[in-house]
Amino acid sequence: MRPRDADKERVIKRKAIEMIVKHGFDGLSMHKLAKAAGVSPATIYIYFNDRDDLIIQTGLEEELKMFDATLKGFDASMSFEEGMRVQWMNRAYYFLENPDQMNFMEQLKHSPYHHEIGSQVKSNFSKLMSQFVHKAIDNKELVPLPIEVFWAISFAPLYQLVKFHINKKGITGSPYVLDAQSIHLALSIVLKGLKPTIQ
Amino acid sequence: MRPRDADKERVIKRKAIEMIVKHGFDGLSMHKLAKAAGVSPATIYIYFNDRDDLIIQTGLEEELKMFDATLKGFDASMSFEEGMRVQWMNRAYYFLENPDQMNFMEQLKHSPYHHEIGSQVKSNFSKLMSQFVHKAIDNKELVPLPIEVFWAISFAPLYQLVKFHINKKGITGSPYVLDAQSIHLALSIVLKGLKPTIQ
DNA sequence: CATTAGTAAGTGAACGTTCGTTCATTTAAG
DNA sequence: CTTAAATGAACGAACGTTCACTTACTAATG
Repeated sequence: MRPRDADKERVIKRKAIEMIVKHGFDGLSMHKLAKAAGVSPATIYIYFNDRDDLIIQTGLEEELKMFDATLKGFDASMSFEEGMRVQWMNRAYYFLENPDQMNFMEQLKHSPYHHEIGSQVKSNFSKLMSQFVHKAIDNKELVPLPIEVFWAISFAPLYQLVKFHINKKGITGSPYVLDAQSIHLALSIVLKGLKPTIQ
Repeated sequence: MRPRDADKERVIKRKAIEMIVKHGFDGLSMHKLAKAAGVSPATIYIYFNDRDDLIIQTGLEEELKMFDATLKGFDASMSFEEGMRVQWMNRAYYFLENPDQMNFMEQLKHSPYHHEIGSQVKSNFSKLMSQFVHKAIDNKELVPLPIEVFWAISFAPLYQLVKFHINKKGITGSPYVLDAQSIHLALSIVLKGLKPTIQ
C-alpha cells in the first residue's frame, strides 16, 4: 500500500487560502488550485470529497490552530485582567503573523459557510470562556453581562484594529499600521469599561 | 427614445443581494439573477457593465443608504454621549430592520471587493466623524486616541452583537436574540471606557 | 390630434470558456 | 504481488457575455 503524502494536503490547503484571500471564493477553482499546488485536479479529490468539503476542512483546521494560539498560557483561573491581557496579545500576535489565515477565516465567518463550521473546538473554547467570565463576575472583577455582550466588547475591537492593519487602510481610507501602543491603549479602554466601578 | 425602467434596476440589485446573502458570491450567477429578477440576462448588461460592476454599484448604493440612516438626527456639534447614542440607535435599528443589506455589506467588506468601494460617501462620513471625535477630545468628553482605535471600540461591538442576532447564534452556538436592554448595556460599557476618568 | 420616424430598452438564443468532478490508467510504496 | 495514491484527459453543465432582433416609448411632422 502506498501512503498519503501529508505535505500534499498541507500545500493544497495553503494554496486554497491564498487564492481565496486574493480573489475571494469566486476565485477558487479546482483546476487553478491544482496547478498552484502542483498536483492533478483528481488528486485533490483523494483528500477532499468536493470543493465545499475542501473549504470546510480548511476552515476547521485553521479554527483549531487559531484557538490553540489564543489559549497559549491562558488559564480560566487567571485574574480577569491578566486573562484578558494574555488573550489579547495571543490573538494580536497570531493575526499579525498570519494575515492570510486571519483574512480567510473572516471571509469564511461572513459567508454562508459560516453555518457549517460549528465545531467541537468552538464548543470547548466557549465553555472555557464561559467559566472565565462567570468567575470574573462572581469575583466582582467584571460587570454582570451576557456572554455575547462580553465577547462583543472584549474582542470585536481587537479584530477591527487588526483588519484595519491587514487592509493597510484605516477608517478614513488613509494608510494605517497597527502598533503595540494602540493595542495596549485599546485594551486598557475596554478593561476600564468592563470593570465594575468602585463605590 | 424609450426611458429606462427604474424599478428594473432596483429589482436586479435587490435580488442580487438576496442571492449573495443566501449562497455567497459563488451563488450569484447572471443567468439565475436574470430569472429571479424576471428579466433577460442581456437586460442586466444595459444597467451594468459586467458582474463586478453590478456588485460594486450595489455595494455603493447600500453604503449610501446606510450612512444616511446612520446620520439621521446626528450633528457633529452634539455632546459626545448624545452623539454616540444617536449613532448606536440609528445603526442598530437600520441593521435589525435590514438584515440582508447588513449581511451583504459585511460579506463585501470582507471580500476582495472591499478595496474597490472607497467612495466619496465614505470620505465625507469619516470627515464628519473626525470632527466629532476631535471636538469630544478637546472638550475632555473622550480620552485622546487615534480615530481607528475610537472606531474599533465604539462600533465594532455593536456590529458584532447585530451579527450574532442576524445569524441567530451566539458565541456558544446556542440561539441568540439581541434585545434593547443588551444594546443599552453594551453602549454604557463602551461609554464608560471611552470617557476620561474624573480625577 | 393622429401618424410616423427614430432610438434605446429589452429579449432569447447562442458563443466560447471554464467549471466541478470522474474515469481509465499508471506509478510507487508496503 | 497488492493496493491505494496519483494522473491527464475527458465529461456534461453552467458560466459571463454578446448579438441579431423585436418592442415600446418619445418627439417631430402634418
